[in-house]
Amino acid sequence: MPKITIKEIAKIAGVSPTAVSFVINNKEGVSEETRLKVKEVIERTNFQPNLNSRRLLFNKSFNISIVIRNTSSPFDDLFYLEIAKGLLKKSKEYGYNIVFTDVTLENGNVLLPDIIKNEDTDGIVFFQDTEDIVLNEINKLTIPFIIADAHTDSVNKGSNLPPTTVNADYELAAFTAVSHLIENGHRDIAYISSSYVPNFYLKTFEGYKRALEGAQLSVQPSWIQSNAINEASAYNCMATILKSNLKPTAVFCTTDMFAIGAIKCAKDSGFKVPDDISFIGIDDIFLANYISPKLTTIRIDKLKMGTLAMELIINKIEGNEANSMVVESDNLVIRESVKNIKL
Amino acid sequence: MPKITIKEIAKIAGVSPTAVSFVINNKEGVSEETRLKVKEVIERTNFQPNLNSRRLLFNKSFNISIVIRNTSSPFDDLFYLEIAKGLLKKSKEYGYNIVFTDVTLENGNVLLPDIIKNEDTDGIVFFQDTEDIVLNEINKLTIPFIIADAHTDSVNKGSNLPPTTVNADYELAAFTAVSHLIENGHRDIAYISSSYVPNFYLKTFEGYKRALEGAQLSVQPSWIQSNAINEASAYNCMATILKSNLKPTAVFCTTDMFAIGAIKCAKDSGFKVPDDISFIGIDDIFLANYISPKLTTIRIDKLKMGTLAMELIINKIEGNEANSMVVESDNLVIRESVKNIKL
DNA sequence: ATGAAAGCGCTAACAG
DNA sequence: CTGTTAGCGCTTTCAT
Repeated sequence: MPKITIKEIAKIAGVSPTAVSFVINNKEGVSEETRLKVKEVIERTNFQPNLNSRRLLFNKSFNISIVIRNTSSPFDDLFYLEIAKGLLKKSKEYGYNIVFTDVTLENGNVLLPDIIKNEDTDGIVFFQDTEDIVLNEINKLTIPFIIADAHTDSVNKGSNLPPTTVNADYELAAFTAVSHLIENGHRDIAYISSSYVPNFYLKTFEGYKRALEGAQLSVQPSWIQSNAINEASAYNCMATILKSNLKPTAVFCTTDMFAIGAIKCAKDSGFKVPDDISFIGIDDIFLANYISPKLTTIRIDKLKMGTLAMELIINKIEGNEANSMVVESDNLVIRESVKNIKL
Repeated sequence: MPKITIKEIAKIAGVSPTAVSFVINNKEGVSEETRLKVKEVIERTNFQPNLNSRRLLFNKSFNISIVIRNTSSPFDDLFYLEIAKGLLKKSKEYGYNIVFTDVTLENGNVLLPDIIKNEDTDGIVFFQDTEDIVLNEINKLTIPFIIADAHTDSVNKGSNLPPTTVNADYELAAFTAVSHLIENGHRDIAYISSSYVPNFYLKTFEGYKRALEGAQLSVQPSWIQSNAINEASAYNCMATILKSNLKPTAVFCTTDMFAIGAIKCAKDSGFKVPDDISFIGIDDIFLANYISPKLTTIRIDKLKMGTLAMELIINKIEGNEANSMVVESDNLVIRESVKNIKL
């Protein structure tokens, strides 16, 4: 079926292709009469201008890619899934397609996906911390990018321009979480986090420390576990904590998935949650509501991170200012996993 | 930064653009000498042919869209999320972008997204049952499509060609689930399903019936609930069942999410699961492993559905044969939500 | 206000 | 085997 073109519309309306183009793009330079005539034909023939020719002409793909580490695809990670949802929702307003892809590192070499190598994308949204070597590779290509949930401020320290980011304030989130434990009478509070992303570890640890210091609490070294990268490894972290002579009454986990793994371990070891040990997380992924006991956590507005990310990348693409943003990070969601032991 | 073109490569290599084009596309018609020379220049300059010009030339977008009802986006529905994952994984092999979009029905009118209206997609994968009016609208456009998890065989009965689909065999899944309950000594088995998608209801009910008949069991009318569309409504279905004078010892839910809602209701009403009432679902979404008790269910291989869907739509796009497929649907996953009451 | 013509980067038909 | 040329559908000068 031969798709109708602007030329044929012009012929039918008895005008030039230029006129039709002007009408489509609401430009000056055609008489009201012609405009109406052309509009009528477009309406009647159900004409849609061919996007591919505009792509070629403007050297623009109308694609925005989401680039994820292969370790944490939004399709495997509930946190990034929510961010993706926000981006997707917003993308429709701007007429861009969202394309999911990933970057891999193979013995020190950056493997970019075709869509980026071909510059078949107008902008890139990175999820999570992104290594400098990757960003350097991207910088060669002059494709605008932003980072959603970037933990590392050191990113791209070689360059003069720091990258634009949408972030949570994980120091504040950690502080809020631990403070809640303290308010509920806990004085022996363990910490499970990931040092895989150094700055995430640093930030959450700072918040943990600040809350402890404020209440003049001390900790056992074995309570500080930083080898969690997922549910299973968090389980192991918890097992180590439970081997301590002094056992904590509460555990602060820096993500909900860590908390889920740690709770599982505590239960498997015969502890009641929260009666014997309390747990608190960060993120408020939807799973938090389904486990038992329901997880008390700090809510990060992931949908908002997504919509903000979309706005930022659009600004960048269009050459406008795009300032880094931080979403609200002290929103405590009280459920069932923290026991008040003051009572 | 002016992107390098095929013309410039030609100039540098001292040949014609045609020669370069031939080399890029591995075509006959250039001497080995020229080929090597051109390859060297391409390598050295890091040249990537412009996809947009090919898009225009071939009238091909290299996009495949996933179209979902606005009621069940893969980003809200764990079942479709897995299918999307399979599609995405496979899409890289074929060099297509996957674009998520949706179709809405507004007082009887089909609202197609821009990407489809503009025919800016080479193929469409529909998720879940799709109304005839939608398919008719698509048929006008001559974009090839397939349906993943299509429940309705009546789809498009007006047309001479039935659409290509990837499906689960829900009758078999239901039969397998209910048979498992029967094997565990259950004789009073309730049913929670959705009549929102009529054929899904019909199929699962048939499987339920077949298993019951095989064991010569009878049911109370109030045990048959078909108004579930999500977790919350399944909760209500269960509440109705629990109002019966005769209470079932087991409940067969046609999706895991229904089971999750129903279990919640049973617990809230003071029943122990599975001690007082057993539950079984269909799907094996990842949540099934996180709730308590862990859900016994029938596993549908969603990832496989996704990869098959991708293969089918590619076949269709390339004009090859594409035959509907059914994935394995009798894979029982035994966890903790079914009690053996024979013992 | 209008239309002719050039050109975005590539491929394919054709001529040499 | 090689290069010239036309053209995919659109936008944008630039004459008229």
